[in-house]
Amino acid sequence: MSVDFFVSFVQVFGLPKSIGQIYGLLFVSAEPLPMDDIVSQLGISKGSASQGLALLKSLGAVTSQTIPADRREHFEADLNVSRIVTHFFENRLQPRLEHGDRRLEEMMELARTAKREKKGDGAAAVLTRIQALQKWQKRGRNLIPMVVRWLKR
Amino acid sequence: MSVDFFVSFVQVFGLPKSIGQIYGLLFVSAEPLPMDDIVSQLGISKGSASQGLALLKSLGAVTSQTIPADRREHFEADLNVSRIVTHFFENRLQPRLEHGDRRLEEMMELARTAKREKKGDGAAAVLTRIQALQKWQKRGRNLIPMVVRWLKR
DNA sequence: AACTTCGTTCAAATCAAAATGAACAAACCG
DNA sequence: CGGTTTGTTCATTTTGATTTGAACGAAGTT
Repeated sequence: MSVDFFVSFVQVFGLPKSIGQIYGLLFVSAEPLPMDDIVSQLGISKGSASQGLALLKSLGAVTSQTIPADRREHFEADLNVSRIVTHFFENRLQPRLEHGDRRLEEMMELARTAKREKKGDGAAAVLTRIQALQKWQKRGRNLIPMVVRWLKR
Repeated sequence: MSVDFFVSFVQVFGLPKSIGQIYGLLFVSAEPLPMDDIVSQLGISKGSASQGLALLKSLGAVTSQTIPADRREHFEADLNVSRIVTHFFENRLQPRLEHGDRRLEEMMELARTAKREKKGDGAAAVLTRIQALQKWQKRGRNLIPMVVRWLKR
């Protein structure tokens, strides 16, 4: 099917398959579609469609339009693919890296105590390793805004 | 626990929890550990440990050492964290992007036929969208080697 | 050769994420 | 109002990924 491309794309970013299917269908469709078309064309449930569209709207990846003489919401793909990617970086990666900071600090503390108590050379080596990790952590955090900026133009 | 940091880290890259636990334990341990220590300290099964270590070795993220008068393999974390990240980019992202090329081409073909048949302006618009996608695809493929290079120093 | 220790493999169990669909709420229409 | 259409919610089911542990093989020891 022609939405396969989108399915595999969103999955790289940890989003469920149905999101890819819906976005793909809308991307490829010449005019905006109501929810029941999405349900019937993709063969997914009303629930999935509703939830999927809600997420895609929240990402700004689809928008809804009003069509004259039709009460139903009609959905359209926003061509701005970068929103999905940006969402991944900012909502999935960024928070984890930040949470990681605190935990690294805790590890550091543990290692320092261990070193003081055991005075082993091994413990000192561990301390050095953790410091190296912290550098990496910082490096990663710097990379993200760079990538996001690059994707945005 | 102090390996939490690593668990959450590897999960960003779609690797199982046990991988993070094992790598974390080795990272934090002052000297190389045999498999049964890993099993008992983390409370995971022999199977998990064996499989996890095999994967980590294949990534080059851990190495094994021989310790005199001990038959068992002893494992040590390779500090080179970038291997895990590089592995993610090269084995998980890259192939998908490449496979995507072919599927995009198929979509393009479908869209061209649709345009010829229906001659609708909608169909032409779809064609344009897909072309835009192809640009993005190329852009993404260029980004990866950049990131990898940046991470490697 | 029989026995132990170390490690791998793989079918089955477990667990978590996603999809389903029935029940519900809101908007519209006669 | 009663009836219909549209869309959301959420408890249950399904599905896929991870983990387990029993069985096995390889190597070492007596």
